[in-house]
Amino acid sequence: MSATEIPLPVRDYDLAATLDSGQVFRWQKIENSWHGVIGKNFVQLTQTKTGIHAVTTAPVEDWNFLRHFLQIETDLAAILKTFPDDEPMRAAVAACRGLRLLRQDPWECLASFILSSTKQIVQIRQIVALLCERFGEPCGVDGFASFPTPEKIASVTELQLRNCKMGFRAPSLLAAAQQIARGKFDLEKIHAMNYADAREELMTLRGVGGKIADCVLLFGYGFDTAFPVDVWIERALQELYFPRRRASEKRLRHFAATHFGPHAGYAQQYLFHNMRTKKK
DNA sequence: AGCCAGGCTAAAT
DNA sequence: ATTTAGCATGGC
Repeated sequence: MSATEIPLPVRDYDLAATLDSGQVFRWQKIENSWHGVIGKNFVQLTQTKTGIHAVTTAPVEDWNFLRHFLQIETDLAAILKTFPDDEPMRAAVAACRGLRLLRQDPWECLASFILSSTKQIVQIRQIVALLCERFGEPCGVDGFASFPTPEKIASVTELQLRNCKMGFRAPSLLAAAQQIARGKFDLEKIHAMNYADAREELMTLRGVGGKIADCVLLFGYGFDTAFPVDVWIERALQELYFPRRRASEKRLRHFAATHFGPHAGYAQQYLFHNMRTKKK
């Protein structure tokens, strides 16, 4: 029996921190709740005492798409226990109680992070918003649209993409969309690969280097060992763990892979969000 | 006005 | 093998 709302009981889930931690770029806080689009569904999420309450515009038969996106079933406490017991991690965990990793659609995640390079999060939001407004499908709520498919983006011109303020990232996005739409690149097969091969495969795409590949693997596929190293994390690792000598990117990646454990990606998100939100 | 932003690529050491 | 400019655009 379909409905337009459902309560999702869950503990230790900070919806605001999660939706505003630079994993996703088009969720909006409106009054006391968060509005966004998952696939073709407009969804309104509200934090409650017992978990998260979801409301949609269209009736929903199967809510698993939402449970999957929110990763409701994830045992956060078990993950936190695997973090290294050092001062930076303790501080980050204490400051970001209930921060979670979402599980996004791989294409939306890939496209968004191709657009993220050398952009502030506010600006990434603007670019993605323009892209969806112009090339996505309306979902019944004013100002909200689906994320445009690879086929749709492959059918527009580089200039149309540049007009979404994405600058030199436009040809990269267009090329990725074309390869996927034409069956030259298969996002599905990434699921079955190991981390190293999957990373290498994603990096064959133009405009996708190690950092963006790691974001897509972590946020879109659930490779928890993926540890995106951006300017924030690089500074954090440098200051907190290598205060004297300057460590190369290769060395930092090796440190991250060996020091933070099987859920290094989660640890990274805690460090990132803590760095970004703590006021100096 | 100049610097930097959840980087990547190709050229130059 | 490792370091460095150039790349569009906008906010501060």
